[in-house]
Amino acid sequence: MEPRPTAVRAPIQLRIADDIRIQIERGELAPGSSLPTLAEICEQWSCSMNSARGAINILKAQGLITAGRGKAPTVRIQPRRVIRSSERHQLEKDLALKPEEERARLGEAETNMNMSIDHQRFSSHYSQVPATEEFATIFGVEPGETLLRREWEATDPKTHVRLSWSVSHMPLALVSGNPAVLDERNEPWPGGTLHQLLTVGIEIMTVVDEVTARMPTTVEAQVWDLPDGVPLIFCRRISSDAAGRVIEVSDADYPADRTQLKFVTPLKPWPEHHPTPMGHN
Amino acid sequence: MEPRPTAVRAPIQLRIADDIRIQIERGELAPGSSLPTLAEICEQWSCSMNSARGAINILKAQGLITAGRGKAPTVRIQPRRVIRSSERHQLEKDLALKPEEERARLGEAETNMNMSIDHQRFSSHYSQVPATEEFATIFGVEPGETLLRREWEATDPKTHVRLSWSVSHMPLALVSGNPAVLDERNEPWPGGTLHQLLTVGIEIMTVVDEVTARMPTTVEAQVWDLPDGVPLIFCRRISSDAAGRVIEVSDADYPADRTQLKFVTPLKPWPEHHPTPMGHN
DNA sequence: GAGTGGTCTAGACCACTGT
DNA sequence: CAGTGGTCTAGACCACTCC
Repeated sequence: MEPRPTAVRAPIQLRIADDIRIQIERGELAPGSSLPTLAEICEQWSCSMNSARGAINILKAQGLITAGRGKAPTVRIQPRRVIRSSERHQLEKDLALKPEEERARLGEAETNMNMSIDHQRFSSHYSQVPATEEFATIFGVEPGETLLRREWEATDPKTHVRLSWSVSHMPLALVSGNPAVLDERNEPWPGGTLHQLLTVGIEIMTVVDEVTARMPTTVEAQVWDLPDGVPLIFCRRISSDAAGRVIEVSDADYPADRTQLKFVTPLKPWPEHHPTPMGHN
Repeated sequence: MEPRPTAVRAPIQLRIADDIRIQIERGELAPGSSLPTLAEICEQWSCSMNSARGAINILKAQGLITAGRGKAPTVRIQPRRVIRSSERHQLEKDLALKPEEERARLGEAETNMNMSIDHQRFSSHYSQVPATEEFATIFGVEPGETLLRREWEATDPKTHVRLSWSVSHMPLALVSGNPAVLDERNEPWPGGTLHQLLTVGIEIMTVVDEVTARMPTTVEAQVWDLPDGVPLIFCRRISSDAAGRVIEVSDADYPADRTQLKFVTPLKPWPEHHPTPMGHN
């Protein structure tokens, strides 16, 4: 209805959001600094308050800014990403052979490598559940067969914010030979699993990690204290023995803004006298 | 000090969004089926149009529904996730020793395993760029040293939608012994890298994948044709030789709703006579 | 053409942040 | 206290889908 710059046909929200995003990417708006207030945006782009809000919402959904009541939105400061390496799988296996006191010491310390034990509250919950279709297929058992379900969570004692979370399933029949496995008071951290399997004569030989990501639900965003626009990384770890039999399936969530998953793949060397196409080497 | 705002005082948008989300999770709203129209939401929850819109926007941001003009929003149908396995690293290394015609056949076929070559247009772009601080640190060279930058993209010929994308960096000095490496017309797909390295006497022995996720920007959402609420998975692959020298750094993006990354970790066996804590086995 | 969601405006009240 | 963003309402126009 009013003077149209006739520049483009893109919605005004998108134009504003893109303009600001470019300023952020160029460093003209440094992380931590404040964005223009809604009133200023209204004036600069000559639009209504709600359109300015729309632009802010787009940037929030892209994870670029944080906004709260009473103060101007700020360019998000990206937290350091904690590295979780697949080398941990081998470390945990090695640890399983160690005497109990060493397992307790290293195991707990390793559970969350970048935070002191004092600053997290650890809880676990064991239960027995019937196998869903999905798990039955993975384990190669009948649907409905009893699985041992073990859930672990670490939270910040002060803020009650979730720091780590995982749930593990394994066929109960595999571990029923050692009743201690069923008691969550024995080695109540995920790292103790391989030792407990050792007690029933099971050795994990292959670990497969399946990784993907999705947006959190409202409740997930709450318990993890996730800002807008931060995905959850979902990782399913499938452990098998030498015969290829699936022993354990472990599901874990990781907040993408604080997590980097690292996977190390050693390659087999080429045969000693391999072809050297151009005469090199 | 109540970390849960509970439903009592929660904004209407959130209450509506949660109610609908629960219906989706319970299966009362099947994937593909239509949600109530905005007018119906207004009436059922006795709120205004814009509040109903707000609820719809929340569900879109969580990736649960898709909405478009002219028809009611529908529960999102999750596409099948294409599996990209780390076993591919070894396959590519093996392939590098094969004769040229076999490389061409298998290499291209492998580039995108789940789609015929006829249904994707492949393009590559090679250039030489100075090393940023970040890359200089990774490669252990001086900032500003010349890197060979190679970018690959596959798009759908019909829709122009991006199907895959990656960019690779390596110190130019490492490969300058073979000028053919600099020509994008030679083996113009990522899988050919290890063969080209073979021609200059370099053998990759370790691959490290670093994985995280983030929300796409507006343009990224466009080129990938990403619906709202779908994260991008970001994967950096660092390839090193036997001496631990970093040879290549490859960055790739994957749409999280269509991608599952798979990493296989073989474990070293326990020593033959390991302790058997409880006398088993 | 009727119905729908996408965008936009104008204006109101509330919760929270600063001074 | 003033300023700010979060939420909400009422109403308008437009683009698109379906009949």
